[in-house]
Amino acid sequence: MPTSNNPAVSRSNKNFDPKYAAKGGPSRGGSNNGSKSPGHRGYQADAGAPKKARWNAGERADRAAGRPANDRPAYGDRPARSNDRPAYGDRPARGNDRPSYNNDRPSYNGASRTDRPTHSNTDRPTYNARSERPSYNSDRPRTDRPSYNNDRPSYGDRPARSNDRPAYNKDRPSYGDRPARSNDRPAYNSDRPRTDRPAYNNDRPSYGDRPARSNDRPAYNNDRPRTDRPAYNNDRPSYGDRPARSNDRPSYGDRPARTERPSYGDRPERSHSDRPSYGDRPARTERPSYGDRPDRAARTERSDRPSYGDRPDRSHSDRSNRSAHDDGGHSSNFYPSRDTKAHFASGDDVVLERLEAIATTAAEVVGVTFGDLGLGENIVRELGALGAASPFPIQAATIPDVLAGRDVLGRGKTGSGKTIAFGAPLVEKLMENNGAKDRKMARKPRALILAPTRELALQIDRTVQPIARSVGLFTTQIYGGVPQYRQVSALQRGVDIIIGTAGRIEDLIEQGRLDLSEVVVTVLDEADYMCDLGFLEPVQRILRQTKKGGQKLLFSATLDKGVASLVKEFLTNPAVHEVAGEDQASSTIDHKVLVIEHRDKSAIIGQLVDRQGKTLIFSRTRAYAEQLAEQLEDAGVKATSLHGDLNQARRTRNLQMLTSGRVNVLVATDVAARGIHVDDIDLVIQADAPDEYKTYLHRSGRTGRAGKSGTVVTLIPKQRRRRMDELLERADIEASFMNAAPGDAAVRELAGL
DNA sequence: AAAAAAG
Repeated sequence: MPTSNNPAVSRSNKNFDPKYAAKGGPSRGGSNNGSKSPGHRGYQADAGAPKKARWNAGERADRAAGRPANDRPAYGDRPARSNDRPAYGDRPARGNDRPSYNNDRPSYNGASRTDRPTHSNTDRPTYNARSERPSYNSDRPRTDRPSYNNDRPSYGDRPARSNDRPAYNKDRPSYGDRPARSNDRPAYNSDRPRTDRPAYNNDRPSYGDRPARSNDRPAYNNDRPRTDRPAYNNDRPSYGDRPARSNDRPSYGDRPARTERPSYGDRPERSHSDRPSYGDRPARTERPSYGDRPDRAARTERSDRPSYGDRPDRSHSDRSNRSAHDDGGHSSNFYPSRDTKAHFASGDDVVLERLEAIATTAAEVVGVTFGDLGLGENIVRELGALGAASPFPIQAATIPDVLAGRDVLGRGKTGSGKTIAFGAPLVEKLMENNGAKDRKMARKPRALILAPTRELALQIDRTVQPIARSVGLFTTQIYGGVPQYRQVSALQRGVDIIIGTAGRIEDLIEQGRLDLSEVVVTVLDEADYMCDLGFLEPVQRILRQTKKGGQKLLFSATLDKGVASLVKEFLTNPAVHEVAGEDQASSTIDHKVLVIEHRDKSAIIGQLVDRQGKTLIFSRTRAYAEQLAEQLEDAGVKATSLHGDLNQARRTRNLQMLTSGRVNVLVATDVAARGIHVDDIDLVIQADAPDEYKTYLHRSGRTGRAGKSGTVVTLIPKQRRRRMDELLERADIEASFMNAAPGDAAVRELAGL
């Protein structure tokens, strides 16, 4: 095979092996493999088949032996296909595609495409030959898929599917089942569409479309099962992790709703409790310049500012108008914000350098509804379903401006409603510009949401996707660590909103598979982080790809002037919002610093985690995170790790292990510092002290959520004490320092929490 | 040092 093929093969193998091996390798062995991706499909039919056995020569041989009658029945379906094929008249198109396939499958091609009918009968021997295909399959995914993607466009129907699936995959546990589909799909589809999807549909309004798909798939399946899906399987193995997802989903309700929402209900409180720390930020980050800020009183003044003063009113008065209009339909004309715009324009005194912001308090938004803010009925309903009954301060502050088309800088702690603050109005705007009805295949994405980590991108999608679906728009995730074909095929089918990380997005752009030229709204979540060295340039390159004059929204819990360079190049007269922070005094987080001997570190950590609640441990390096997790496990503590040395499947799974409670301890690098939502983490241990106060704030923000109490313990050697003092001061956090050694009462007491 | 594309 060409070298290109080989690599491809190796990839696929990698995808499969690690996962399978890692997961159930020993216990389930081949069955796992089979069960996961190829397994489902072939698995049931083949039963004994280990992995892709079907395609494997071994299985083939078995089948060939027994099959004549047995397996083929399954294939018997194919005969049916032959019957169907007339219908496949459509395939010609495929045939077109396949040529490429053919390239891969010399023997297969000749027989299958033209002859297949006969194939089913006579050729199967060839099929046996296929048994050899195993390699074939492995090859294809890589070579063909690209072509597939190309083909899919033709799959007019699929577009929807692809769109859905991405989402499905992520969200839906059941998705895990699909792998099976690919194998079985012919039959499988018939079954599933009805059984599984209905459920899906139930969950997802927008999926109402799928039913059609299910119809289509049968045919579709016939063709693809062999070519494409195997590939799918390949990918999914990784999705094999999804099962974990499934875990998440249960949690699903949790994620968006639980983490954020609980907080939502609580929010006012949270904002108080959580913000204390964040509330401080503004001051912290900007302190120098913010020298002004300290005057929150000044903020009050700001609130008095003409422009701002108007807002609250707007929301009330204008909104009532809007809502009336909105009921009939959405149009940008409603936005009073335009009036607002004028006001803002006059209020250009907002100095970007200082990131002076309009502070919104919980009290200001009492009684305001999402509808008042200008969001449409469907979106409001979906938000309600998500648990966001009424807007939080950050949402009330930014939604009108986003709808008005302004560039926005928003400072709000993750979990404080930030995602909805940009996600909901973004969807609303896209809908205004181009209704769902006008959805066309292969349309270019019109919105982009960039996140610093894959986990965060996934989390954002979990919130934004349902909102988008509620109005018929589609989202897809574009991030690395997973096979790209599925992402590419989704793009080709056409999506409206892309949520992802910089690397893969740039990769796909370079490959010519992603075109951001129609992106009119771009969101940078954790924007300050995205401006860190190493992130800034990719982000700039990506932003330059988006439509000129497009709207830019920058959000972060620690938004500071670090984003100045982006603001200068890409934003025009941005509105800057933040939520008035409560004092630390109202924080529910207890900060402690243990001054220890370096050699005692692991022993002390071992004693600290010997407790009931969930503990998140931060380490500076991947290696130490891994080592510490292993060490704890050896000591009998259920622990796992999360860092960039793990493949995406493991990352996802390990995080879920903490979410689901299968482990109580997660040792992570700063990949988990931002945006990760796990309920009930009541202890955060910083095995290595952070270098930056913002890191401290983000790490500690993983606990003390929803008004619950939390403790942050930072371990430092005594020579670091001074630095730690300065960092805490910068973060405006008061912590208690104490010397500690293994077995100390203080340590036992902390564990007793 | 970590993260983000693979590898």
